[in-house]
Amino acid sequence: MKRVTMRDVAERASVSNATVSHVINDTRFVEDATKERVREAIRHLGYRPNVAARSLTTQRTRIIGLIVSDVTNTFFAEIMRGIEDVLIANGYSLMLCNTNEVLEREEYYIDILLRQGVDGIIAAATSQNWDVLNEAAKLNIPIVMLDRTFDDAVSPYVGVDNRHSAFIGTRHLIERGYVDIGILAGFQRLSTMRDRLAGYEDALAAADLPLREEWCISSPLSIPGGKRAMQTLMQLAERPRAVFICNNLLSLGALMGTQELGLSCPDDVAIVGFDDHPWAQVSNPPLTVLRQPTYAIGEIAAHKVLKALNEDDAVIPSALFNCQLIVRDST
Amino acid sequence: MKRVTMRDVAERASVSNATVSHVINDTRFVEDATKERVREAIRHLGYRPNVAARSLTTQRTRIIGLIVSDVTNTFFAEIMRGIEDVLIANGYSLMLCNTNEVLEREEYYIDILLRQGVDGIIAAATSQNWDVLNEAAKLNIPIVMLDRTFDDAVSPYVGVDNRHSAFIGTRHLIERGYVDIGILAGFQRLSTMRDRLAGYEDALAAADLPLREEWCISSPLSIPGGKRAMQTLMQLAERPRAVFICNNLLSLGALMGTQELGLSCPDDVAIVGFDDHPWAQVSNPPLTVLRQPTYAIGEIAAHKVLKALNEDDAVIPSALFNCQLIVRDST
DNA sequence: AGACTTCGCCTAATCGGTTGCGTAACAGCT
DNA sequence: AGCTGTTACGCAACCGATTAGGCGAAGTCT
Repeated sequence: MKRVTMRDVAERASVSNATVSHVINDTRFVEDATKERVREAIRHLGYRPNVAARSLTTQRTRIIGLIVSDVTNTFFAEIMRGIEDVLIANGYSLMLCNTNEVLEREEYYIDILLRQGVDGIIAAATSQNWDVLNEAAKLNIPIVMLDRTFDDAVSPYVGVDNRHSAFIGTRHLIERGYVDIGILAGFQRLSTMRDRLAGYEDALAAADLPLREEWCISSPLSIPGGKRAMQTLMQLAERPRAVFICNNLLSLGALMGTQELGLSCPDDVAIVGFDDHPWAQVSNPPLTVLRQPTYAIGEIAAHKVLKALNEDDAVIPSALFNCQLIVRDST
Repeated sequence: MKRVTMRDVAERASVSNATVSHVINDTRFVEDATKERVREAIRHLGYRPNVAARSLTTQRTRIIGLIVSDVTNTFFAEIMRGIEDVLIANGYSLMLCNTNEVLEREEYYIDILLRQGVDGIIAAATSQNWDVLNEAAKLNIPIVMLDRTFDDAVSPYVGVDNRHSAFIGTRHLIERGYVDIGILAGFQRLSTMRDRLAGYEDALAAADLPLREEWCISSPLSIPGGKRAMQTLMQLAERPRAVFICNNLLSLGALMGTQELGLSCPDDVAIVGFDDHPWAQVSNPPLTVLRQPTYAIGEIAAHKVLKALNEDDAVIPSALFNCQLIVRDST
C-alpha cells in the first residue's frame, strides 16, 4: 500500500502543505474550520508523519541512545524502565545499545548513534577512554554518564555514592563482629569498582583493621566470574570470614560457589552484596545488600538529558544517590 | 560545530555527490584513485552519513522495533540479547519498546514505530487485538510474534511449545507421586498462559486425575501477584500438595508466599516453575523448572524478520522450541 | 474612498542523501 | 577522418517534511 504523505492530506483538505504542517505541530494560527478539515483528512487517510523527513529539516530526531553493558542484569533493566518512562512521557524514543562490556562494540554503537542523529546519549560506559564519547561532545550532543564515570569526565554522572555505600556495607560487617573481611570486586577499569574498593578500605581503616591484598579479588562481572573468585578466596589457607561483594552477578556466583564447597552462609562466611534483586530475598540465605534506587536513577538520568536538550546552555550537575542497607540473613 | 555533509566530502575529493555515495555504498564502479581520494576526504573530515536523509530516499531505516512486555524480566532480557546480536551483525539497530503489559502503551508504541519507519517489528504482544498490528501488516512491514501469539495471527511465531512443555512439567510432578496438583497461571488473555493451562490439563487427564477449578488460579504476571495467588491457594481448606507455576515472576512470588506462611518446599508443597533464572538455583529450595532457550529464541526471531526483509515474498514459518526440564530440589 | 493592518493561507527553498539518465573522453576499428 | 563502444563519472529530480517570506482579501481608520 502506498504511503500516505503530507501532500495527500493537503489535497484532501484543499489546503497547502504548510497548513497541514502547522496544524500538526500547532506552530501557527489556523482557522478552526480549516484545522478540522485537515484533521479529518489525517484521520480518513490514516496519515502518519514521516519521522525521517521531519528530522532531516529540524535536525533533531527525538531519539535518545542508551548504552548499557548488560541488559540481562536486572540492575540495568530497572534503570532502563525509569529512563524509558520519562522519555516516553516527553515524546522521545529509546535506541538500545547493549555492549556486553565489550569496548569495540561500544565504539561501534556510538558511531551508529551519531549517524542516527540521536539527540542525546545516556551511557553506562565500559570505556575509560574519553575520546570515544568526545566525538559526541564535539557534535554538541548531551551525554549523561550512568552508573560509571571517569576522572576527567565533563558529562554529568547519575548514580550512587559508591565509596560511601561500600563503606556502609563493610562497616555493617564490622559491626556484626567480623574482622577478617575480604572483598570481591569487578575490574578496576570501572570507576564504580574503584570507588567501592576505596569505600571498603575506608571502613577497614576506620576500624583499624589491616588491609590484606590477597583478600581483594577482581573478576569479570559475571556469575561464573563471581563463583570462581569466591572459590579461590574460600580456598585460601587463611580465608576471610566475611566478604563484601561489589555487584549482584558476583553475589549470585559467590553464593553458588560457597554452596558447592559445602560452606554455609553466614556461619562459614558472611556476605554483603551490592545491588538488590528480587530473588535475593528468597535465596539461601536471603542476602544482606546495598540497594540502589535503580528506577529513580533512570528517571533522573533521562531528565538530565532532556534538560540539556531544552535549555541551551544549562550546566547539568551530577546526581548522587545513597544506597539503602537491607539486612537479611547472610550477615 | 557544523555538520559535515556529503557535499563537503565531494568538494574535497573534487568529485560529484553521486560518486561519494557510490563509494560509500559500493553501488557502482569507481576508479581506485578516485575511491581513495573520497575515502581520504571522509576520514579527514570525519564525515558520517546522515541516516535520516538516507532513509528518506531509500524508504528503509535499518531499524527493527522490539516490543516487550517487561524488560526487567530476565526472560525477555535474554531474548533481547539474542535479537540484538544478530541485528547488529547485519547492520540493523534496535528500537526498544517496553509496554509493561499495558495495552495503550503498546498501541502508542506501534504508532511510534510506524512513524519512525522501522523496517520490521518483533513483538511480545500483550494485545490479542490483531487490529493493532494489522496496520503494520498493511504497510507491508514484517512482524514476528515473540513468546505469545493469537489464534488468527498471520505472522510467524517464535517460542516454545507451551502446551507440551506444561504437560512435561505437570507430568513430572505426577511421576514424583503428587496427585493434588494446582496451577498458578497468568491471565488467560495471553496465548502462552492458555496453552500452559491446557498442557496442565492434558497431564492430569492422561493420569486420570480430576481437574479442580479452585486449584487453577490466574494472576497478574508479577511477583506480588504470584505471592498473593500462592497464598490464597495455600489457605484453601483443601489445598494442593504441588503447584505448577506458569512464569518466573510468579514462581518467585510464590516462593515468598510459602515462606511467609511458614510452609516448606517441597515438604508442604512442591513447585515446578516455568522459565529458568540464574537465581533459581540458589533459592531456598533450588527450583525445578522448565527452561526456555531464550537466547536462541531471540536469535531466530531476528533471523526471521531479516529474512522477510531480504526475500520479498518469503513465507516465514513459525519456530517452536522445546523446554528443558531441570530438576532441582523443589520437587 | 484610499491607505494601512490584520488575518489566513500559499509558494518555494531547504535538509542530506540516492539514483536514473546522460555525457565527456578516449580507444579501437575501418 | 569518422564511427562506434566503453569507461568513469556528473546532473538533477526526488524522498517528505519544515519554515521564511509573501500575498490576496477583509477589516479598520482617517
